[in-house]
Amino acid sequence: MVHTIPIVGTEMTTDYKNTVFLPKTDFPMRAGLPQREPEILAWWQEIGLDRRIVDVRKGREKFILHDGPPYANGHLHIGHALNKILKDVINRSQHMAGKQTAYVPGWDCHGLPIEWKIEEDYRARGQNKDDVPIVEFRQECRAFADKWIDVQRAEFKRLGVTGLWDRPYLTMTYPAEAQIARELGKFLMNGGLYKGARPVMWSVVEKTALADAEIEYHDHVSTTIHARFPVVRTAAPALEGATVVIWTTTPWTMPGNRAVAYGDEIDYAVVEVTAVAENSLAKVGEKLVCAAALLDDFKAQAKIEAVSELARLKGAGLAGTVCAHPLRGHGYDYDVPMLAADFATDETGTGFVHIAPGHGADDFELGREHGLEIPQTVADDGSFYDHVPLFAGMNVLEDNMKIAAILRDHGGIVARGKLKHSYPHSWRSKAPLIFRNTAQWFISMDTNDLRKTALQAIDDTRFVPASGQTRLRGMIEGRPDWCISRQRAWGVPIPVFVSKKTGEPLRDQAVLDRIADAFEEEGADAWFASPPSRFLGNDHNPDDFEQVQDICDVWFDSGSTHAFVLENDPELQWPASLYLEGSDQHRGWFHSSLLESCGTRGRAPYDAVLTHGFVLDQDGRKMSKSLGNVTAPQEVMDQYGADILRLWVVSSDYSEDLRIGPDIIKHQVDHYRRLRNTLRYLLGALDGYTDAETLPVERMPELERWVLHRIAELDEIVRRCTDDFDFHTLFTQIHQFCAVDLSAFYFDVRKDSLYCDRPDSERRRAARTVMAQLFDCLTAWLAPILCFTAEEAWRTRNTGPADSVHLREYPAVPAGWRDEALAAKWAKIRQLRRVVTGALELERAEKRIGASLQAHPAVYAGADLLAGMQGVDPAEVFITSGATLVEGDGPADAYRLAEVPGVAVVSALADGAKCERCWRVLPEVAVGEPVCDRCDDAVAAGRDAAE
RNA sequence: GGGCUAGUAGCUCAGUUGGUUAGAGCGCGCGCUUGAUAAGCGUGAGGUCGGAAGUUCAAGUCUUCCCUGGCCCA
Repeated sequence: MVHTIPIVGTEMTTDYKNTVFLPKTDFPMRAGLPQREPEILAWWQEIGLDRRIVDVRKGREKFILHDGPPYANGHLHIGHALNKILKDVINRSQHMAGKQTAYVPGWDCHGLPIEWKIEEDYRARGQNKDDVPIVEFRQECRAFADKWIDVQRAEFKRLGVTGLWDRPYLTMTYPAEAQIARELGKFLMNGGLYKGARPVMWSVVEKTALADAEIEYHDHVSTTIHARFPVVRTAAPALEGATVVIWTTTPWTMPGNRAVAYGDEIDYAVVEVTAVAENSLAKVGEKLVCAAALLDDFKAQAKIEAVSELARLKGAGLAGTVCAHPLRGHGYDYDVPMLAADFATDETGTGFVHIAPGHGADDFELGREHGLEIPQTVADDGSFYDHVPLFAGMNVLEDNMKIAAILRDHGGIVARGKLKHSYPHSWRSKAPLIFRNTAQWFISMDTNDLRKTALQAIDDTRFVPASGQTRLRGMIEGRPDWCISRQRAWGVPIPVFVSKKTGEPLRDQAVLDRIADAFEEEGADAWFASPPSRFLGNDHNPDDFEQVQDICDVWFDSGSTHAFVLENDPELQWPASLYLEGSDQHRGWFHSSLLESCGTRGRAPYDAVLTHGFVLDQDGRKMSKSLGNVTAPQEVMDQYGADILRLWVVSSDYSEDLRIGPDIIKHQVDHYRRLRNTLRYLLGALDGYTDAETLPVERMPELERWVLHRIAELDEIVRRCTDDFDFHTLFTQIHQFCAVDLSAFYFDVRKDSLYCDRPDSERRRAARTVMAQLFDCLTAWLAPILCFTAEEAWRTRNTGPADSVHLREYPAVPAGWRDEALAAKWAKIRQLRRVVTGALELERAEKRIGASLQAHPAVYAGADLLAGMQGVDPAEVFITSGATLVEGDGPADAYRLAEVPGVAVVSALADGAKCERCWRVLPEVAVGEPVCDRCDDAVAAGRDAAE
């Protein structure tokens, strides 16, 4: 370094600036992330960083985060960004902690949304889907998914997510389809898979069963009826000759009625009608039964003007009662038993629930418990079968008024009305849905003890946060058998043949193997493109079997990813270390993966499950286009950069819902600036630093040893937070360390030494040694979060051809750096310092000083506090030109802080003149002696070095 | 309507088994510095802890109800 030699003149002030070692770095203050990040990505691509990250830890303990596959349609939204960034921070931090990571991203490719999109395209062209060969249709779906996978991959990479992007997994690759078929085969062979009849949500427009995800709720106006069920036999004398009244919003389910449910604890009233309005369907003199709490409501609806109560009894008293169907004598002559059910309440209707086992989940379960018949009354287009008396051919959605009228004409109802309520509709056609009894394929929760196995597996899994455990457990405990069949085209076919004679599925491993082999080579299209004989082989006659045409629920696809991704891949491992998704996946992927794996392998496919919340706007509301409160990740990236988005992820508490919006992003920018400037200051301070300058810890001043102690503390926090996936604490601690300990204290105090001491002074060498450590630690600690900025900073000092911060580990911190006694001592020093800065602020307000270097405070304190200052230069710590420590209480008008008792400060101006080089005010500086002794020496040393 | 979950300063979050004037960082106001300068330092003002009632000597912390959100389910 060449310094100009100062000319010591008499009339002109000399410029000493060139002799001062100011921070010097190419690392710019302004990040320009939107431009810089793509450049860094390109360099990573160039050196094959994603691959190197895996290879550099070969042989180490593995940490395998198995990616939950996003659905391959549409651009990424902020929820995707949160999910993938969180995964990336976890992968990178585990990697930094020394584990071998290998992240294989995946996509979910089959399913209805893509199928719909292709159908829409057909319609736009005036084509009909049914006229297109299924294999051709499936090819178009495949191409559509492929297109979006490419789009999403590019968007994910832009977020800085490292992974094996050139070998992702897709649920539609041939090996995946083959393995999904094999997994289904396992359930077929072990008896878990069965063909059953069950009420499912059915769309009469699309003529298919719908999955939960395909259903949305809208308001719908239903015809309601109060129907009569005359008591035929009963053990309760009060019910003799009475009529039980039920209320329903689906009159069309009356032909399917087989029971009436009551609540054991509900109070029911038996009343005799004494007066009715003119147009009432109720009859004076008839005895009706209704929940006591709902009697007034019922009377109003049935236009009953007066009743006399004959009796009152608990629901339990109804046990054993048998009623007649409202249409007895017209083809509905069976008995209708009364059954206790906990879903009957006295909040709406009459406290009785009419049970149609083919038209409701509760109804089905209750019917099964009591061995009720499950009648088939409704065809797939929503019309009554011909065998249904009185109603044959009518439409269950359109003809409810007519159905109610027929019931009325036969004396079956007491009242008729209308109700607007929330009702299930098809996501796609928006048509109202019905519960309909259909033949579907199920995986039993109880055959092979699947439920029990799954519950045990939940107990054996680590949940972050812990509440996920109870949530998943509750769902598994209560769920019915898993309906896996769909009457659609884009998916993996259920690879089953059913015997025409027995109705039983064919269980032959050889057949299943042939199917899987064909899928492996040609994809699942082979199911539709090949003759059945290809799979049945020589042992079975194709004429004896029906080939199942249903495809498999996409949740089974994604529930099988562990099988075709993790198993048999030497770089990965089964089970996965972690599954990580949004909390909605308790019902989705965590759930389906658990059942699939427990049913085929007896345990969960994961050791741990992490859930994150949903992203809301900055007021805590759901984002929606209509509200105009959507934050798009692409926009944040274009305007601020991916590191800002990543900062947002770690500065939020992901275990709850997260908020984002313009104001919140602005705060992340502020946080970013602080971190970036901390790195920049270190880089500037370390200009020209080499290992030769390193000073051993034993020769360092206490201040430096205190910083090393803080590094050791942070190291422990960083490692613990990595283990706990607690990045919010990690980030908060690092940020506060940078802002409070470094910027506001250590850097500020050490500026004088760094800028003005001679380069070979031990104090300056100690500072630079510690700063080099700080730089190494901070870049490593921040690398999982600010993956671009940490790299940029690291590469400013480490310029090897493939020298990436992301190939490093968290630096090992010597145990000897920890020094609790020193930390306690410096905590007191900083308390003392607070009183001094407070006192100086008063001086500033009075315009007696500007810079703190103009001051020389006297600090009065007790002996114990002053002992803490032993070996420490108080002026250095206070950044004043001098300081005097006095044992004692201090004068009454001294400055004091209530929070720091026992300390008093009296401010005074420093004696002497301002050193033109270091700006301290010292007695030795005078006319003709413009610099202090220390600076004189430093300048001389610099002059010697230059010569 | 049911299950789970949340509501602490403008923002992001801490608040231990209920126990002294409820904390931090950022932001904001004011001031200093102009040798980290579209930076840095200091300092100050912000909260009836969603609301109401209750238990208790004592409640942000326990109970009940209500309000406002979120996820899942109906």
